[in-house]
Amino acid sequence: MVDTLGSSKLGQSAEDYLEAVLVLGQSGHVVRVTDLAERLAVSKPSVVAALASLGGKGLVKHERYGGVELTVRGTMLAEEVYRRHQLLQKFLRDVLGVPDAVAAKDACRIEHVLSPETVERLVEFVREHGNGEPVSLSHMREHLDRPEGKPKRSGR
Amino acid sequence: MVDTLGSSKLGQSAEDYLEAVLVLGQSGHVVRVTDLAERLAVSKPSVVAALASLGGKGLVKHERYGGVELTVRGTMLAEEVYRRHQLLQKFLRDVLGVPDAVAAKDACRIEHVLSPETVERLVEFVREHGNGEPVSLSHMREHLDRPEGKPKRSGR
DNA sequence: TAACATTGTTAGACACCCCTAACTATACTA
DNA sequence: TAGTATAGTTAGGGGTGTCTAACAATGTTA
Repeated sequence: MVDTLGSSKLGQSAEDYLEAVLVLGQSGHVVRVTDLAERLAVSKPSVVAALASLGGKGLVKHERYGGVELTVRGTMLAEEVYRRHQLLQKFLRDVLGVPDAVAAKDACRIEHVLSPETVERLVEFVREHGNGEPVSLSHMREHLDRPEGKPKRSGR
Repeated sequence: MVDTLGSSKLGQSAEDYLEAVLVLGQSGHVVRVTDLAERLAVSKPSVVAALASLGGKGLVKHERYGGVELTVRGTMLAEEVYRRHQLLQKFLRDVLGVPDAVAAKDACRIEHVLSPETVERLVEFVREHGNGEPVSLSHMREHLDRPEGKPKRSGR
């Protein structure tokens, strides 16, 4: 097995790193360890370690004290993750009507575990319902009455 | 903070164990390590370790070579997870039209990371759309034509 | 009750992912 | 160019969660 696109299972966080490199790279600037650390809210040593691992898998290039770049394979993988993320976020935001910040956060955490079937369904669903009203407005109004649904976790 | 219901963050798998104890216990039988190991597709030592951890958190009682029981707090937590799981699975299955087996698997993996806001939205969405046709039938039919969308990962 | 089968536990490893402290390299600036 | 500031790295840990191998307790049955 030569290990093409999706075969090497990347573990939760590896995909996050890949996606982050992709997104940061889109700004045109060189992607640095510090940028990644900040974006992922992680220490720089963690970034270095992750990059070493991804480098070993042929997904990123990272020269010492230099910039970070995605390889071709890394780019493909990253874009796949990124698309999934966008899809999910759009779904949560536009279809379910989840607040944007929450949608972003949840998308981050769900994007790695969706099976292809569910992704497909989601694609269609967004295509069809993505521009309508999120849920029903009558229900929305109910929520305006009570400040918080059930603030279990303190974390925002 | 005295650590009421949702405050102690339980880590991905802890919730799975809790939920499994709840479900297995509903059959009326004593819940054994072996049952849990089988249900969660995990080794028995893993179960024992997990139970020790959960025991330390006051969520389960497990006497050596004996049965496993949920404490009151454990039960509350487990039921919360279970409800979330059911909701998610119903959503995936009935609203999105994801095949049942996939819905179950994805629900398992997503249920731990949903924020309360998203859960609420999902509840409403299922309440409103849960009995209609999943996605649109026209699209469904497209899929019947091509056997697989894109079999990236070998897994289901 | 002795022997075997089943069930549960302990011990020891490994993978993943994260952290802090301390050090090194590079960049900036006076 | 010396000195400082910034960026990056290495070393050393910790927590979680999983596994296999080996051992211990319990249960079953002849």
